[in-house]
Amino acid sequence: MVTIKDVAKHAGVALSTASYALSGSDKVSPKTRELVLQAAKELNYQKNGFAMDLKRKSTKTILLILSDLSGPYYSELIRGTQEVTLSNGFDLIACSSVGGADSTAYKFLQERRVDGAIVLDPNISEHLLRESAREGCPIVVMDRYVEGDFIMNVAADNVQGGYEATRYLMEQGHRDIAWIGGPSNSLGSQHRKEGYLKALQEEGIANTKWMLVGNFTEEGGYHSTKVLLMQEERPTAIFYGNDEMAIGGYKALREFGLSVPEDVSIVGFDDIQVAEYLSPPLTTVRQPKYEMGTMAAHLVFQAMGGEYVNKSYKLKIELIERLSCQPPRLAPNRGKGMET
Amino acid sequence: MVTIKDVAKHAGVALSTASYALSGSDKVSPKTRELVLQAAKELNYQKNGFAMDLKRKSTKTILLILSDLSGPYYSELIRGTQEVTLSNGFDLIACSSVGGADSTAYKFLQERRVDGAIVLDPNISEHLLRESAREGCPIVVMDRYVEGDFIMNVAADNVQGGYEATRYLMEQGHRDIAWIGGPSNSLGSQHRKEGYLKALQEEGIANTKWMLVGNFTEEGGYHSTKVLLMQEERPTAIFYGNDEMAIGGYKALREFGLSVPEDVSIVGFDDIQVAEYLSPPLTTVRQPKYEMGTMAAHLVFQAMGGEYVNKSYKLKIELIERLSCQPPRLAPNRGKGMET
DNA sequence: GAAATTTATCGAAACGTTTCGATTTGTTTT
DNA sequence: AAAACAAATCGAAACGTTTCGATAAATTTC
Repeated sequence: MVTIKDVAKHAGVALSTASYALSGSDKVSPKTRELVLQAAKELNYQKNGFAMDLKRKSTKTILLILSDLSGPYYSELIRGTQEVTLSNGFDLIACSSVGGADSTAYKFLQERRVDGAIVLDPNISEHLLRESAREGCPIVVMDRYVEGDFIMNVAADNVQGGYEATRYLMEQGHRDIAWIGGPSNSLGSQHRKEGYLKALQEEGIANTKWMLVGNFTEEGGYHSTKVLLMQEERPTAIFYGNDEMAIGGYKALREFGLSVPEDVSIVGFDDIQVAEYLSPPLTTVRQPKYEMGTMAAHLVFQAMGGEYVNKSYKLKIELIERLSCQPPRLAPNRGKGMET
Repeated sequence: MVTIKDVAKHAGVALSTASYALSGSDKVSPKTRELVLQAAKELNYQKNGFAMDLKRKSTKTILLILSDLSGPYYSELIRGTQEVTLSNGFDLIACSSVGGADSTAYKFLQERRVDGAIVLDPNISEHLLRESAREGCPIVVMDRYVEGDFIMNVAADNVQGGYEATRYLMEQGHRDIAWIGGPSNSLGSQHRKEGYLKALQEEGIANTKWMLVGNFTEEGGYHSTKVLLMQEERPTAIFYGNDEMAIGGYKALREFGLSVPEDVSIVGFDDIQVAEYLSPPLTTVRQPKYEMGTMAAHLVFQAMGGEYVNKSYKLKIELIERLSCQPPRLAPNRGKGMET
């Protein structure tokens, strides 16, 4: 392995001079710089980043931790963080928590390999977050709430989202609105449900019949919907904790011979890419993902720069009207139990 | 910042002993180990990963470079690489090339910050790849072909894919089959086109009228399709270089009052998530993305271990039949120019 | 043309680890 | 109880950089 020492020797200068030359300092004369660069090229010298970081005590990279590197959900968010990160002259790397909750994240957070982090991943323990956040490595946590020094929170206003979606259905005349939520470790899902309940309450509706949990996956939505439809009475609308579950819902409804939105109106949450292409196109609640991403990144840099920032930010959410809802039939659509 | 030195002092042992204790060596007695661990906890000691890597000369992480961290395309692929990487006890991080072709990728490859890399990104220059690949950092390049020491290639058999898709259309009776390809820097797209041409040639069809390029985006597909439809004669089928362009194609066709598959049959490429939900569901060519991911990762580890591996691998591809194709009408469907 | 000043180069220390070989301590063998 | 051995601890050197302060060389000033 060729080091800067070799380069220096080959160029016939001192190690320190070689270092100056390679990092483009103006302390070195043009002609020796040339000499060194030439030597570096000839030896195919590659700088060792660690040694550099070790001296410099900063890495100029920030880490994005996602629960699943691959989900369709994250696209916009990543784009947002990326743009801000780059424009600050930093690099962005991403990792996920698959395979042992804290593993990779642990390595990068705890071993001080990054200068900041953005975490959208319920699997990362609060303990790790609190231990790792410090001056020189602020952390922004998304879609959950973690208190601690150098820890900030960014989330969509899920309560509002849940509330608006439910109100929207109620304004169309629905009163029997089911909720199929996400896993219980998702604060986002809990908040959406809160909004949902709040809207119902305002109208004096006390629904306890139609509240189920799924797991944010298509299968989960499918099964929960089936369970729902097997009951004696059926809702005229279903509000899903996310779009993927709504997709599963579509499937289940079709199997029961019910059509959307004639028999049942549907609202999802997230506005993933597919939502627009379903038939009927899915009415859903769009989170400002891009904005959340840029916001998170900005916060990291502000905190890094020692600026005072609030601990917690909530971003507004928007209802996307498509074709999966319509007013309910006048006579409530009562099921008669299992039909298949 | 508290270092191992502080821990050692606090525990009343030598620095080296502290190091042994912290890394769980059995050279140290249980009771001093306890002592050291205790001290570390009290001081909230966090190990410095760089210093460690610098000594150890390995990072135990491999890098995945994607052109766009966010595309829906990558999900399965990432999952594949991730599984293999983790099961080898390594960590996987991802970065993209957005914002200055080589920046982040450059930093990690060139500065020896990883022990291996998997690259699916046409923006990364061959030069960088060849310079960075070395013993101790093998690189697998996907969907293109790069020659060099410690560089291996994995790709789907795009020629085969293009060929089969085209044959499929021909077997249904189509003879006027258009091609709307991806950007010219995509080797994959080129190969698909090759397969397409080969299939046509076998039947003695010499199409030059209906070959356009898009840019792998929905808009690109939309515009190219419009251009296609404005021509005097119209194809009875269109083969798109990827699914996203096919989606744009659906839109354009609808605007022209043409329906899929009655008026025009459509085949896409990639089988992204949406494909299944379009109406009609899109017939497309599925790349074995998961397999490509695991393959790539395995290759990295084999090369790392000094095993001999082939330089290049091609994986078979599969046609997914859905409802966007049917035999053409008997009288070829001749357009009369622009109709709207 | 010598003194003062600037510019270019150098040597050495530091960054925080790991790890080798040497030393000390504790245990067993005779 | 001394000799032989094993186990535990220690000191110091490395890893490849950056950077400070010191020296040497080149330039300016009087």
